[in-house]
Order: sequence, then structure tokens, then C-alpha cells
Amino acid sequence: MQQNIFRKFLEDRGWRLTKQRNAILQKAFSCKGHFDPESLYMEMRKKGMKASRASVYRTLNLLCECGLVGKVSKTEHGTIYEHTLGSHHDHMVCTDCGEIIEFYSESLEKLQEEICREMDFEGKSHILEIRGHCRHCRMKKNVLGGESSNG
Amino acid sequence: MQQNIFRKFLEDRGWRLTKQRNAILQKAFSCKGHFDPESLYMEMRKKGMKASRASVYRTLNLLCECGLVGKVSKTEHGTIYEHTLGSHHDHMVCTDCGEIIEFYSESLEKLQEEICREMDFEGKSHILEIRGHCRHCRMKKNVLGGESSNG
DNA sequence: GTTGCATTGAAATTGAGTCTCAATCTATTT
DNA sequence: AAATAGATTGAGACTCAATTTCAATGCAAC
Ligand SMILES: [Mn+2]
Ligand SMILES: [Mn+2]
Ligand SMILES: [Zn+2]
Ligand SMILES: [Zn+2]
Repeated sequence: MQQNIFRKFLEDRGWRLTKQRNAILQKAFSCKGHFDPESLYMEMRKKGMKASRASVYRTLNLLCECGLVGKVSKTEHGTIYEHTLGSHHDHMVCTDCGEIIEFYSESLEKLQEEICREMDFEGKSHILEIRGHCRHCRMKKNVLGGESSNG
Repeated sequence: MQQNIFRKFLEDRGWRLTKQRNAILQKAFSCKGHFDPESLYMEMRKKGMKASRASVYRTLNLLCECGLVGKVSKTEHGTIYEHTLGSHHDHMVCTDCGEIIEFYSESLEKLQEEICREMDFEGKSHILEIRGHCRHCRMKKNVLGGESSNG
């Protein structure tokens, strides 16, 4: 349970799992996929869970440090997070519509481990973001562009 | 030659390769490895190459669009760039000392292409950042920590 | 209940990056 | 050569995510 992990992490530093920290933790883990600090904050206000913007940022940083939450990517509009209990995965980002597609490849993970061994680097985690165009946007472009039947 | 590529890119849009744009291009390509806009700007001032901060940012964006320059990663202190003539590669980042180690794996590239095919995603580029500890920092830690022979 | 930290939130601050806009440059047309 | 039109520039204003400040509060230990 993420609550105990977080509590342990805090207690190891002589800190406490406060009402606000717990609320932020719960909210973060209630998000289905990805989230950003600002909307987390706004949704918490709406539901009456009180925590300041500062506490949201502070707590998300703590959650990152203890590994319960990870940064997906930094966009022009801020950092995207996700909780990391459950399976690791990587991301494809459509540069047309912004859609984020998750994927996981065992071979890719294995290959990276092998590369780290070869390079004598102790890999702890990684962020892989493949940028390009999703099927949806490609089809839309074809319709608008009126593609011809030969290459 | 990067100058001609950039000129062509600009002319296709009815734009010009100005003194400032050229200076920024030259400066970017004179950097051995990675660089950030602010230090590029400061170094240009020191060497008497005049270009405003705004122009540096504007031009770096153009260079990204035409593919001569790429974003390596977004840190807390801004975006890191590198020029991309020469070979593509990925990065290992030591979270202890910040060292950035470059590597390239043909199998890794091929595997990603395959994954994109499977997912019906048109991959255009990717950013892979493996985070962990470099050999140097691991050795330093062992000396300081005085590791014992039993777990 | 007093001491000592940890914690909080409102507000101020920071800082990367963008935008504005008047002045300037440059190619093209008269 | 002068006029025109659009691109370009730079100083500084602006945006906005994120951090920091600091006085007030909470909480555990003594
Ligand atoms: Mn995800
Ligand atoms: Mn590099
Ligand atoms: Zn798309
Ligand atoms: Zn290191």
C-alpha cells in the first residue's frame, strides 16, 4: 500500500504523514493515467480536500524522491506526472495532437539493461519518449491532404 | 554544411539567413557537446558576436524545426540542446554528479522501429535518458561508505 | 506548558521562455 | 533613387510553473 511506503519514507527522515500529504497522495493515486500539479490542485479544492499549491508541489517532489510517483515528461505547460505502482512503461507522444500512448516492451527493457552492463553504468530508471504522429492524426492529414494512390 | 541547410530551410519560408541567425548557428555548432541557451548567449556577448537573448531563443527554435539542433532534455535549469549533424545517440545521466554519457545502440534503434510498426505509430524521433550512477560515483560511494564483505 | 521542529499556506520571488512593438534592415517595385 | 512591403531585431514587459519566504500553527517529547 502506497500509504505505508510513503509513511515509512517520511519517518526515516523524522517527518510525518500529515493530512495534506495524505490527501495529495490519495488524489495522485486516484488519477487513472497522467496528471499535472495544477489540475491535481484544482480538483482537490473542488472536492473540499484542502491543500495549498505549495504543498502540492512540495509533496509531489517527495513522492518522486521515494519513487511512488514519476515525471512522465516536461512540456511547455509544466511537468506531467504519473504514479508508478503497477507496471513500468514508456510513452509515445503525438506531436500533432499531444496524445500520449503507453507501451511496454520486455525486449526493450532487457536490451537497455544489457547496454548498461556493457557501459558499466548502474541504470536505475529511464525515460523513453518516442515522438511522432499517431494513427488518428495521420489519417486526418491524408484526408485533408488528399493523398494520391501512388507514392 | 549546416549553413546551407539552414539557409534553404529559411528561404523555403521566404526568410533570410541574417547576421544574427548565422552567428547563433556558428556558435551552436562550435559547442563540443551539449549547451543551453543562456550560456550560448553569454559566450556570444563575450566574443562580441551580437545577438539578443530573444534572437537566441527564436533561432534555436528554428534550428530545432529544421532538425539541425535537438533538445537533449529539460532540466530544472532549462533546456539542454545539442547539434545533430553527425550521429544520433542517447544519453545516460548520472543523478549523483550530473555527468552525461552518450551511447548508441543499433539494436535499440531497430527495436524501437519495430515497436512503432507494431503499434501503428509513425515514430519520428525519440529521447531516451537512462538515469542512474556512473562508475566514478559508484567507486567514490564505496570508498566513503566502506562497504563490508557481508550483505 | 514549555521547548523544538516540522508543517502549512499566502504571498513574494525566481527564472526560463515568449511576446510586444517601435526601429531597422533588405529585397522588390515604381 | 525613392517608395513600398515584409522580415528582423532587441529591450523590456510579460507569462507562468515552480520555489522560497516567513509568520502562524501543529504536534510530539520532555
Ligand atoms: Mn504513462
Ligand atoms: Mn549528446
Ligand atoms: Zn495525434
Ligand atoms: Zn556520477
